[in-house]
Amino acid sequence: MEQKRPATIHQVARLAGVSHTTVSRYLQDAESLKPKTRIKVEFAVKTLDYRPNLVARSMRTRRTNRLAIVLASGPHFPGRLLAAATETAHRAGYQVEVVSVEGGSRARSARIEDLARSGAVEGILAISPTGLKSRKLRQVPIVESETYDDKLRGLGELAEATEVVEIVEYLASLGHRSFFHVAGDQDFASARNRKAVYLEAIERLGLRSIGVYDGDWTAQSGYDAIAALAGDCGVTAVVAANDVVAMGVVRAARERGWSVPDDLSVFGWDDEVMGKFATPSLSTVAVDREAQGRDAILRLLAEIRDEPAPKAAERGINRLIFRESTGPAPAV
Amino acid sequence: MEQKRPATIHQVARLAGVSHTTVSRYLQDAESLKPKTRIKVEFAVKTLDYRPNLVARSMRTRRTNRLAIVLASGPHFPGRLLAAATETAHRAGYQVEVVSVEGGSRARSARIEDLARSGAVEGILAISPTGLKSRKLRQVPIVESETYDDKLRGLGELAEATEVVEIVEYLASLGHRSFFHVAGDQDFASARNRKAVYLEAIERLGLRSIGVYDGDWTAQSGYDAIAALAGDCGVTAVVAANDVVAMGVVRAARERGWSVPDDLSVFGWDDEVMGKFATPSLSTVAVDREAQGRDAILRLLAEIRDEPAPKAAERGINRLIFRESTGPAPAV
DNA sequence: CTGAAAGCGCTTACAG
DNA sequence: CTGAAAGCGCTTACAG
Repeated sequence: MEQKRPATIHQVARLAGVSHTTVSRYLQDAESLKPKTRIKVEFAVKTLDYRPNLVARSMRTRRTNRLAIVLASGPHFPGRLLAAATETAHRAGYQVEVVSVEGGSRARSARIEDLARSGAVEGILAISPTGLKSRKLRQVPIVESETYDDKLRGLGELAEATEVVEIVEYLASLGHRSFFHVAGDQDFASARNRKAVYLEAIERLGLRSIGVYDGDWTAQSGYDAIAALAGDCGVTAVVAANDVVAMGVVRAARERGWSVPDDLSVFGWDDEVMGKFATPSLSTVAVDREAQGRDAILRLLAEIRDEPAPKAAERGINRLIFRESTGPAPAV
Repeated sequence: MEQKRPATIHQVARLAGVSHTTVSRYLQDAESLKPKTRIKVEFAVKTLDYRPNLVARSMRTRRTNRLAIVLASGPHFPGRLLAAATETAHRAGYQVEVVSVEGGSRARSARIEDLARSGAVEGILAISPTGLKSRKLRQVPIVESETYDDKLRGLGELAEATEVVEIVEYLASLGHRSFFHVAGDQDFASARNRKAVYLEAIERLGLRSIGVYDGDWTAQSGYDAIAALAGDCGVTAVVAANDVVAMGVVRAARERGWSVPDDLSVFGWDDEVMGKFATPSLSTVAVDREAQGRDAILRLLAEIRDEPAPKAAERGINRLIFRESTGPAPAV
């Protein structure tokens, strides 16, 4: 491939018959030039199709206009969140480097340390669990979406607590008394929180949980959880970690001859589009992943600018959707 | 947030009592130093927790070790492909910048032109359609995954042609004679190709297509396509653009009282996990998105290194999976 | 094996 | 309003 070297600011300056300082000034604020000069520079820039070398600019300004989003590599690529995060960043004038790291939380935090010192990014958002300790003395701000939950917990307010309680209460109001929970990967604060709140709600409402299956966010784990259940366990309602898991739960139930929702009610999480069109359509929690991605980036930007943390999106971005997979408890 | 300035190579040099040239040398090839010197530098690097400033290094070497992946912003974030692409890039020592661009293909190509000249990346992969013209005189190599199909077409070999033909033939072998296609967004070469091959196959095999619905890859478009069908159209087999669309197709069919697959067979594309666990489970094409992402990056790397294009993954990474959503045509 | 010097392409005080 | 100079933090010939 034939590769042309991009024009430099000096070449533009020469063609325009001015100093490169003036060209740089033109780039920053064209209005500050005398009209005649501006036109000459304008012409030279157009002619040479000049675009400033961003690496050189970064070097000089110590600003890269670049953020990194670090996540675990693997099949769980959080597309919607990432899309919103990158878009929010772009809108604020930042490019986003998506860094997927193989290995566990250790590998991720090591990578983050490197990134922080590389001078290549102005801030880092970690959306998979990391084991980072101190947030002091960092070269650049680091926001961890997963510790968000933990922080809220520290404040005595569990993230997503409301929704889990609402789910259990809703199912109880339909007459259900015997519950089962298929949990997500317990490395994730969100999975741990949902499980904890599920157990608390069951206890507080005087209901019965016949157990918790520690799954991994996959449909197969939902399927396996139900397949492993004793035939006479008496469960009538399942709270699944997410819609994909719920899909596995529903499938396994049907294969055991349990009708959903007549024999078993199933609640999902995420409002996946396929769950909406499935039969039965899945009751679920509509999670505003876009808002999550946006909020995370906004928090990061605030730290970068040394501004107070923006208030997170109003409570209630997560809303319950009741569909065909849940119904009245079967008559005993 | 307290921010510490990272140590520079000069500070390391001073602490070690050597020139910064020597420190740089240590970074490139520690073995080239005299053991005594090496130890001194090693100590200083550790003490100051020094990591070279990547921006400065890039500036000097004119290498950024960075690729950009440009795609349309929106809900269709191709997670699996991106995950594999970024991983392949990382393995080759490249960071990946994911650039989602709002607007159409015009906006995307403008963004790509900018990126190419910015000096910030060594290569660009476009995975959404762009309107780029000449590939000559580019500053950096650009690979467009969507023109891949077009190129193949140019070679007289249509991408994914085999699979579409196989689907139609399979359905015909089950006795189906009246077909319907819900196409994907026609901006995508893959959607255009599938549609074209569908029509060709129908024609060649002497079958009947009662029409093509130009959808947009969404479940809703699949739903609408079926809902709009005349009750006596006689269709017994639907080829859907992908599994999400197929899910909408199945749902709408059921709501019209058409049993799937007894009255209507539905074929999807993508082997989405939820489609596997749905009832009926979806017949589909298992697409190796990981291989696609990997191959695209490998092609880009080859161009960067001025090597011959690697041969794409063997044919047959796309394989048909027959599940419950397809069955024998209903008796007339 | 090591150091002094030049330079990558910009921006930003500082003069004029 | 414009230009000459310094410098961002590195790497790489070139000497020694």
